[in-house]
Amino acid sequence: MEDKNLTIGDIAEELGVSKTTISRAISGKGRIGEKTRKRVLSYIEEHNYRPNVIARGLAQHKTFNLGVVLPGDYNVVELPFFQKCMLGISRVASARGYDVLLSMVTAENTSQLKRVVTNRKIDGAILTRTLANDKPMKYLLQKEVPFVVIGSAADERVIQIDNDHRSACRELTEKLLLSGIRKIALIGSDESHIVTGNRRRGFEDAFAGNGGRKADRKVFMNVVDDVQVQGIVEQLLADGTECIVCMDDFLCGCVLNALQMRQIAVPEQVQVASFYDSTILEYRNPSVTSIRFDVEELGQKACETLLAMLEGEEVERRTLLDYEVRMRDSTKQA
Amino acid sequence: MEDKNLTIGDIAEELGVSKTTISRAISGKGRIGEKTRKRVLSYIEEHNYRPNVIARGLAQHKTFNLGVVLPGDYNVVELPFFQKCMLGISRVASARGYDVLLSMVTAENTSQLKRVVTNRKIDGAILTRTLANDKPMKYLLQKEVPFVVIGSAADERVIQIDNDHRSACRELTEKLLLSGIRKIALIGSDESHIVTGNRRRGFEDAFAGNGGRKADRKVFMNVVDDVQVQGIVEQLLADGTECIVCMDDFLCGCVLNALQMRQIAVPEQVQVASFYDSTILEYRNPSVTSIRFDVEELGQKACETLLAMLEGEEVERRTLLDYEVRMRDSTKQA
DNA sequence: CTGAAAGCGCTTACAG
DNA sequence: CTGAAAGCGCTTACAG
Repeated sequence: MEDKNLTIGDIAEELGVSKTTISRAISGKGRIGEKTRKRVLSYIEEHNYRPNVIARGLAQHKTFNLGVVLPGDYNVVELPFFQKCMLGISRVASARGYDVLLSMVTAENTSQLKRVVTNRKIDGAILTRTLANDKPMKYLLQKEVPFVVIGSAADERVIQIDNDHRSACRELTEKLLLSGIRKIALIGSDESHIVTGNRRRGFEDAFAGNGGRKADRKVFMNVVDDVQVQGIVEQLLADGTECIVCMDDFLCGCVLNALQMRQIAVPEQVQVASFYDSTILEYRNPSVTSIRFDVEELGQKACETLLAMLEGEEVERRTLLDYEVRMRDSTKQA
Repeated sequence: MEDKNLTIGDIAEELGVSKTTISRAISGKGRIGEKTRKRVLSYIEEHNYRPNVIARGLAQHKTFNLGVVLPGDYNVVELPFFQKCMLGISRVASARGYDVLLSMVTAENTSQLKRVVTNRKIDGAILTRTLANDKPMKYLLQKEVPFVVIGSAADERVIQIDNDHRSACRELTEKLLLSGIRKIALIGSDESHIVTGNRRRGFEDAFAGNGGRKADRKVFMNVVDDVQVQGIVEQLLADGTECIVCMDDFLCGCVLNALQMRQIAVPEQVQVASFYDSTILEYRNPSVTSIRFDVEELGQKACETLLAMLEGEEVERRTLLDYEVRMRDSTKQA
């Protein structure tokens, strides 16, 4: 139907005006008569003309691409997080005329990100996870590529979009303490993830209040596999621990399995809670008390913030999104 | 350190040759003296020059971007599949100088894909899932965008990369029959997914041989949620079914839960197998008999095939990759 | 073997 | 309000 490769030049010729005029009609920049503008626009509409974004990009030194860097080595439990992030990001990106270029990086290999920036194929980037000593982050900082991170970072210069993990974990822990629990344990994962520190701090915060004074707490950090969890659970049971709080849902899954194998009833014999709420635990029986974050919103907000930066606006260094504590069947209600 | 925006023109001037020469030295196309070539190349090396891919693309009518379309509405269980696909794809893409542009589409909304193609931002596309009446597929076909699908499609014109699900399912089913099972059931999911049909056919194939003659089989299709599974399991248990085969791991998870709730021992009282092998079942106890596919290889192969097409090579309409049947603890060995 | 020139499809001072 | 011209950074016939 429509001419496959209509250009600004074709239209100019057809309408007997200059390419400049066509360009202005499209972009809306520069003075142009209302009549000519309408004429151009309706011609464009009718002939289904679409400007060549690549050419425009070349002229404007822009690509209209956003780089999203995804860890290539994440585990199954984290997957839904990245999926939802991506959904949020790609929605606002495409609504604003941008596309998403993917780079998968691992701790050792950040070459995909480097390609994309040295080839100047992106205008900015979004990091969907940050480690304590994050290579992609350093790289982008050094190359002066505008970027935001989803999560938190120590560096003052980086723009961060995160949920308020610390408050969330404090609030959940407080609720548990208020329900009368006096012997509680926290099992945490990799301390090189910034979020781990925040969650831990939130947990500790809860004991600063009155409720916590009398509570006995144990903390296990850098627990990464099923085997370790088995050992810890064993120990905690022997110890008469009333509630096991897990920093993430992978650990929580391990704990639940360990309890199940030992025929320990949840929440009757021991209560369980998680500092995250992935769909992976959704169908668990009993349902587990945890904290819910709107991850898609996180992605959206990150993308909006990046776009604002690209347009030269000032943005907050740190925006904290909300959360929701969900008491479920794995803990006893007060 | 290096000049941020070195161009081909700068180098030409610096070296006292023409831009043409620089271009030829880089691309390797066209006759050029060995000496000048070396001279140019070493200058480039030394000054860390990187050609502007966008500009090159404009001149060559290429983008060096591949569009990968991901369903925006997949469920948790399928996630690892897409993750591994992406890994395979993005590895070969970046090794060959291409980047990956992501489009998330749903059954109703394919606008992200459309943007990317009408904006001419990709040279070709990879579909990571196909439905029976696939919109993105039709669209790409109509727009004459080169593409490959991961999975199968009825249309003769589409290039497909898939595992040999049919053989795999036949082989697994045969093994089960050979172990002496005589009352077997298949629980299947959405028939609008092409792969579902292939798996079912493989299952049926197994009964064509001698082993199957005497076996009693039941098939349940279009089972999509936990509740349905509960009912079916109930019925199958009453019926004395010896083995329940699930078409995918979501269903398998549901079946295992249903059995667990009823305190039915696997494999002692009823055996269970799955036609897929996601990491989601990895930590299940007992481990479940299933079929393993190398999904990352699938992604790689798809990307290689697409790149071959873009270079004008002839490619196979259908390439089937291998599989591996894994007998585990959820079935009794013969 | 090498170069001048036109072209890819847009944008944007500058001039009128 | 409108246009001619130069430019974005490359490639590629064409000529020599």
